[in-house]
Amino acid sequence: MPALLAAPGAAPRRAPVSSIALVDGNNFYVSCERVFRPALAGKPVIVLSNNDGCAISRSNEAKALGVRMGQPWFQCRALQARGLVALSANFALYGDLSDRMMSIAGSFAPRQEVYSIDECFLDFTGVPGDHRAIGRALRARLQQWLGLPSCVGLGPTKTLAKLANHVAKSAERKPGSYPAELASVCDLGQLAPDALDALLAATPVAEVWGVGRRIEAALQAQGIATALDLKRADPAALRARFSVVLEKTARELRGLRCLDLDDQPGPRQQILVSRSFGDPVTRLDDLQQALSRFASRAAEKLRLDGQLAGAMTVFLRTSPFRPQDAQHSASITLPLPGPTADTRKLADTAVRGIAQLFRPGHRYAKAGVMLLGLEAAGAQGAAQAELSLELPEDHAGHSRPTRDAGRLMASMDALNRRFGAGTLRVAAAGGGGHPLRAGEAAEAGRARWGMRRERLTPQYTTRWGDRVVVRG
DNA sequence: TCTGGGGTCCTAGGACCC
DNA sequence: TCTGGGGTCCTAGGACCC
Repeated sequence: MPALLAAPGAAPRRAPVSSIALVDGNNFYVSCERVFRPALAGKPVIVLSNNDGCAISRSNEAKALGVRMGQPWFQCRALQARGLVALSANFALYGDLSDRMMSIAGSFAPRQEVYSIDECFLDFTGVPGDHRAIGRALRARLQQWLGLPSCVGLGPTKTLAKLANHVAKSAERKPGSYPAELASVCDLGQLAPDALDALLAATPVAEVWGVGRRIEAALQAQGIATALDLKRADPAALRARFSVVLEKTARELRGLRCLDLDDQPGPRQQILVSRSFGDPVTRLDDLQQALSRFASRAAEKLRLDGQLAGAMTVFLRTSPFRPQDAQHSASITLPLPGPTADTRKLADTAVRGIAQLFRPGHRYAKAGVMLLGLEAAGAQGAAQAELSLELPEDHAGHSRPTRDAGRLMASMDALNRRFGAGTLRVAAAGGGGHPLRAGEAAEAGRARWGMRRERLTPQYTTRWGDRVVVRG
């Protein structure tokens, strides 16, 4: 590869063109676990998805052992003999560390878009100084203040910043993949044009943000194999053959800004709560308990956002990984009785919906609820929101619109925050009904439809009893 | 035995209207 | 003989992301 950095003095020094940064935590969930368990440093560690289903975060050492992203745990379990440590996902911990990370990163730039739990874009447009140096300082602070490793990619567009981050990570983890001076913090805006193209030519098109498996295959079939090929492809042809999304991606690779930084995200458009079951579920009453809980959780999120839902989709499916089982996958969308955030109405709708979908004789693996038609509770004034929380009919058959319903929901949220999710819940939401049978789930102390989480670490930063105690 | 969860955006196609 | 056309809205499904 040719010399990548423009020779000093080769061009008049001007304001750097690169002005967008992507900050990304390295192996984020594993790194969060290591903050509180330093003994895990240098060891192959993975974090498992809900249900201890598959690997969703891997330390570099685990990657070196051959654990793939998304690989089922039962397929890599044998690697424990070679030192692999697997932990159940602890999202309360990751969410809290994420908040701290975003707060620190946001202090480095006038505009920030929090893109995911471990990533944010920063807009350095108009910020004087060497943006790469700022990136290094930010990276050092995340390491020092939080103990979290990260990489920073810089470029004139979001797509190039993402690519720069990929380069920074690869160069750091796999020496030789890219020039060493691009490791950890990489600014594509400081490369000479031909050097940038050489780097793009060395990058498979699948690494470009927005190019997934399907599109990669289709691009390959047309001879577009590298990021450089995509950059040089005809935008109009890309739009015709694929979509406006890919056209924008190609233009962004050319340095043309098509994607804005979204530092003021609008309200959510949907709320999804779904789970795979620890064991296959065959009974309607189990499904109804589960769906009632999912709807309750969705209602909490809804209220947290200050929103009301207009409709609910309920779905369930058997396991596609068990072709020997009878397969059934179905969904139904039900209107809600007016925009509402009332747990009881949502739970009731979910329970009715699942009853319509349920077919005896199937081993259900997963189910969920989705809330749609979301609107701000304040859109028509607080009074409307209160009304939408009206109590169900009383014994005399009268509907009783009242402020009490709103207070009830608020109290429920407060109690569940304080004493743990599910402490207070509606009657159909599990716990009642038939007794648990003796069996795996019962022994594990969970409902038959409950999750497996056998390797959970403490909620060090969000639960008082789990805090770290330092002995003097 | 054992395969996650939560989002967004775009497009195609149908319903409906004038 | 000859059976419109364009716009909007909604939904389902597919692609992507982390």
